[in-house]
Amino acid sequence: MKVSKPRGTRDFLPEETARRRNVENIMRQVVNKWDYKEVITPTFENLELFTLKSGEGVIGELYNFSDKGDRKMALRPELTAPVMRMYVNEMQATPRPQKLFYFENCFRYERPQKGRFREFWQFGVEVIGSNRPDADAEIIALATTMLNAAGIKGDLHVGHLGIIRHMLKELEPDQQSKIMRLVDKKDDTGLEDYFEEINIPVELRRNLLELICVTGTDAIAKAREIVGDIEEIDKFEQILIFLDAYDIDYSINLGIARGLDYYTGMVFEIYAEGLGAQNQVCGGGSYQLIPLFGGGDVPSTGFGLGFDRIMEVCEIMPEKQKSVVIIATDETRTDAIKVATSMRKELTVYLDIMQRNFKTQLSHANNIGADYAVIVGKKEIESGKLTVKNMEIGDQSQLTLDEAIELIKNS
RNA sequence: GCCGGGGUAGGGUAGCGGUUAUCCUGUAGCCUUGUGGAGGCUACGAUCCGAGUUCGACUCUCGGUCCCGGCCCCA
Repeated sequence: MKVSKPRGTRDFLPEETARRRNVENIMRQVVNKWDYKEVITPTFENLELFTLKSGEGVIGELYNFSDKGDRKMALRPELTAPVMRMYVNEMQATPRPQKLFYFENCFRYERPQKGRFREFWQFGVEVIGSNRPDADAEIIALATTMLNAAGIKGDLHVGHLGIIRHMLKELEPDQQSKIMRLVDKKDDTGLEDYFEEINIPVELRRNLLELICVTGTDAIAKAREIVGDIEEIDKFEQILIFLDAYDIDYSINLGIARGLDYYTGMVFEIYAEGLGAQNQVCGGGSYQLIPLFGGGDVPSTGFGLGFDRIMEVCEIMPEKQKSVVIIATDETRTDAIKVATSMRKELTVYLDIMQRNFKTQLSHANNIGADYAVIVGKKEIESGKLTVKNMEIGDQSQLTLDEAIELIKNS
């Protein structure tokens, strides 16, 4: 092979492309029904957008470059930051909330493995301008509905950072961040070591360790026991009540921390089986990024779906459309073009462009799995009736153009 | 960044220090340009790249690269 594709990228052949588009369309139908509006942002952005959000450390995992004007750029590694940037740049005066979605490719300079590529697709949703439980619940419900529509059985875990943040509010901000990161990693020994290091009170220490293990149906009650009656728990409970109304199964998991500072409250993750180490197909939560990009105090909530991982476990196959091949002879090629043009108003029509002989055209029609062959030969032109052959059964009949279209459409 | 397994025609494969490199499949054409699926014939087509060892390397060694799986990371 002379030129290979770049590491971590993929070619999608026609069959796989059709599968992907089909599932994409299924998910688009869902977001359309929920009245979310699609947006498109640039494939590359100023590098600063991503370092502001995720720190200088991300540069190691970005496709970044300097352009010819010596500006520092990066291919987008995700779309939340670009969408928030877009909001700050040109949507701040729009009615709230904004319910937006996107489906785009993203780029990360990482080691490829199962379910992880250097170019990958994210289907994401962001609600901008509401911090109500209603918004959080809608986001989770939408994510779940989209996955269900794609035939994915996911395991939904919901948590709330407000509760753990409330417990930590007396600590220094950087101490809070550090603890959140350790919780996110489920690094219990690291956590204990750190508690020791910064010497936090024994009671807080015990409560924290207890809280991050809270799961199950009585999680809310247990959390109240540990932290007391606080507004964050009320909010979380309200989200769960709404989720019940949406009839959604979930597990409560207060150990989800999503170790990044801009997450503010509800957080959730959805896992699917059959994906090996990279089994998370969806992650989201409420967050606050707009001030970071120079906008006002506008809360947001959203999620991203890992489309490639979804495709890996999705078994939905696109419906095959009836395919029609026009068979012509050398003297009727121009007539064949006219017939094809007429039929294409209603059907998908394949026309020979190899000047194959009659027999080989039919053979080729068979090869490409045609459902019908429409013969446009001298006899047909003279009689004004086409010969329509059912390639599966092998029978054929003489029909007018309109009759032929009807027959094939209704088959 | 780390660990392991791999790389032979478009796809799937066999093999071996010296072979015309195996087989299946595919594609194109032909077996009267008015009837496909079978069959026959012909053509196309490969040892990932580089260095080393050797009289001789697809085969052994080293480096690179890419693929697969795992760790780390995961916005």
